[in-house]
Amino acid sequence: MSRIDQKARTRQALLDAALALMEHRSLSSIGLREITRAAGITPTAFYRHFPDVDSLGVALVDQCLGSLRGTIRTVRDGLSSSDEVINRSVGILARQVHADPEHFRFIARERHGGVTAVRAAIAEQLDLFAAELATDLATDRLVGGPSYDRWIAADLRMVTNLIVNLMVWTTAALLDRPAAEEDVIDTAGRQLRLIVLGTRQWPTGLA
Amino acid sequence: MSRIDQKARTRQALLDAALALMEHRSLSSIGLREITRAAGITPTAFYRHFPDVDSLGVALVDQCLGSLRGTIRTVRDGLSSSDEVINRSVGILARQVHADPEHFRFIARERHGGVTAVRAAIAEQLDLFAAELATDLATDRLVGGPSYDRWIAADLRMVTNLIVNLMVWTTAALLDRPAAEEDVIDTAGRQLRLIVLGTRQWPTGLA
DNA sequence: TGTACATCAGTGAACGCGCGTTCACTGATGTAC
DNA sequence: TGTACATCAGTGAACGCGCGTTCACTGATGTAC
Repeated sequence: MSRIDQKARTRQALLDAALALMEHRSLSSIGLREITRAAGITPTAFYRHFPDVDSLGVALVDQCLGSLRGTIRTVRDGLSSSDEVINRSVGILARQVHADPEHFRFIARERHGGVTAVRAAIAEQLDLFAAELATDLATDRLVGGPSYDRWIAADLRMVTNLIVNLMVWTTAALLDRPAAEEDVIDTAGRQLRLIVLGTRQWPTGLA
Repeated sequence: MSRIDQKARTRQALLDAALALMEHRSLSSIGLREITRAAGITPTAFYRHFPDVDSLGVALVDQCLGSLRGTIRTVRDGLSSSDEVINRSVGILARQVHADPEHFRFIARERHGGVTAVRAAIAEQLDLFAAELATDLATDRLVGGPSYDRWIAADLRMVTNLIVNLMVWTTAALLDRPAAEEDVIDTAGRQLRLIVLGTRQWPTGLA
């Protein structure tokens, strides 16, 4: 195996190990030696890949949310009618969370966590999510829903921001209370429907 | 000074010290010795007050959210018309966050953080917030707004849950991006208005 | 009120331990000719 | 193709340090008589 491939493999082992260690704890409480131990290399070798644990955290954000962004985009492209989008999207989120709990947990846990660089990286990626969703809504890519093509950009972003935040919070709830999964999905679905209802008479309608 | 008073004082010094240390880091990365050093007592004396740092965290939740609950209730009782409630409530939140950034930061940071007991305690308190807000809406205590007195309980809770969550992440945004404060407040206000608009035609209105 | 004893918040020394980082190194992979 | 040299991911010993926890203690506050 080439040296480049081997290095990439070890790097990935470090990322995977860190992610696994974060099931019950947050990034800032995990040690460099803990990670290398779990990855099966010596502590010293860590420095061949990252200058410190925080930097590994930033790399983790890019990897997690980068891949999730692709997944969700694919899923969204496969949906059609408005009803379907709203009723199924939360269920789809739940399925994705089940398929890849570690990535989702990492994002939910570190979003407002203690490591500044990680928080900034997550904010950036979530912003991209919201921007993409806004574009999709504006270009009517989600066939059958309310028409957003005449909305001003700021209002659209305000709505998609709210939706993205709702999804992140729902993710955290799904992971934290697996026994109440049905309830969480139901509530999130109704909250999403409420928001869509609100957009129907935006921006008028309030005294 | 009585022994009881002195003990209470030291306990409070520990809580304050921990809160201050959490400005840039999360609870699980803060050490017992760090806290006692900041509080001005020996590490050993910590055990006279808490069995470990996690327990101190739980006490911190009760103190922070207990007091905040009182504050917010007072503020809410002082409001009158619907317009005022919606337009001013986010501004009031911002003012409270300014007045007591440490408490708010603690809640936002540890809400989905690494310490299970702390997470559970925060969830419980936020649930109380949502329940109180639901009661207020149902009994029309917020004069002039849409009437919620005929709403079923589950729907009311769904709405107040969404609102509480919006407020928590608005808090996090205010603390994380102080330079964008005006923007954050404006966005949150519009999101809140959107939600209220949605309740106007709930539960009908979707194809 | 005064005295003798009990309580217990806070002390300070000591412990074993795992931490992050340094350093000179090894040996397989990659490259030049 | 074969040989001699360069690269560099990973090693292992060593370091000083702060950690959480234990223990026997001190001395001010509280209580009983």
